[in-house]
Amino acid sequence: MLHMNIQAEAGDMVSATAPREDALWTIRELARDFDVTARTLRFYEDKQLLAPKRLRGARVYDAKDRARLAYILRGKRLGFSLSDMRGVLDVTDGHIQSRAELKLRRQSFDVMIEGLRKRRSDIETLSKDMETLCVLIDTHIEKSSDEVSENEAAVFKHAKAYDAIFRQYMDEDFLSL
Amino acid sequence: MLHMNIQAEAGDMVSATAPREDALWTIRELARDFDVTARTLRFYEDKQLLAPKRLRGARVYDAKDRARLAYILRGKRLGFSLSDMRGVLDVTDGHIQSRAELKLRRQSFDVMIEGLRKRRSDIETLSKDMETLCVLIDTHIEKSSDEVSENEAAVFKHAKAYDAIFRQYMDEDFLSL
DNA sequence: GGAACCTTGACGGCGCGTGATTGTGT
DNA sequence: CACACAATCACGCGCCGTCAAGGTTC
Repeated sequence: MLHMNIQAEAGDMVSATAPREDALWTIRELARDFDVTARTLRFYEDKQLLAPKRLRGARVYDAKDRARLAYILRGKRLGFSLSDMRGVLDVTDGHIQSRAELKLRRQSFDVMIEGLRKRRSDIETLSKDMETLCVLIDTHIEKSSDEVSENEAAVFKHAKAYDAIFRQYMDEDFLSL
Repeated sequence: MLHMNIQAEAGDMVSATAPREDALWTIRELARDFDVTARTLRFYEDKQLLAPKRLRGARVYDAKDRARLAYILRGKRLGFSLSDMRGVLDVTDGHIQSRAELKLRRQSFDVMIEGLRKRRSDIETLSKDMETLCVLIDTHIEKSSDEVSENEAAVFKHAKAYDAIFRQYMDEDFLSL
């Protein structure tokens, strides 16, 4: 990453052209590849997130558009809004004129990075929970096939086990949130 | 975690009671602590995500409610919907009756876990990008204080650098998405 | 000349709340 | 009286889905 960056700074981007760098896609092809609808791509264009070339009116997406879309969807999957992502693209596109504005954006990026850090710990916590929960469910399913269905005692015991999951949050909640 | 689980299964949850286990909060206190509005808590209750006790009509939240809220907000920060989280709480609350339904939920949890795995890699990618971008901005800000503002060449060079960020997605996009 | 694409435009809807109002209890 | 809560209806924003009406190309 930094390596490519240095290349770019040196003006040396002529490196062996990546394969399919000049490939093109229609709106539906791109939509299919990224598992969104064509409507979504038009919507993103309306919101100034994409700006594909046109061929007799029809949208034509190139590799760079494709990369932008990947970037946008990545952010969206992490719960960032479209305007959040636009905030970044505005900068990378060089749409930011004043140094004051650029500094402001830079500030907001720090907020985003901080948000990413928090999400990272959220993911660890939630992953562990979900996996534990799945284990509980699996043992419950196995067990109850050997037991009378509607075994009150068994249900009660498992309810206690679920309680343990939440009990953990109480400590954590006071510490980290 | 599994340790506590085993305790629960053994019916041995009498362990040294955690501090403040019996603490209580009003709607506003809880809202303040979690940086949401009271309206939001009422909204969550409407959506069956919370069910605080009542004291002469007024909502009273206990440690368990608090833990639930922490759990819900954690999911929300990661882009899960409220109904996603309800899907989990339905199970941990023991609201799921039939084994068939439980198996279905179990399936959807695998999907959530897979989603978490993807988010994890999304975070790594996006974090690196944002940090690289911040470095680029910082050097740009430093530089341009020594240059004529509106230096076309400098802007152009930085645009190339940003290009490099996106160029990376092209490989990745074909492989991993 | 269908069929299968593409276009723009407008209306609708779901998720997730926000606000304004009115009422009740202390 | 002021205050904090309650309940309810309505409204708004983000993010699209879904027609409708029409233009190009195979």
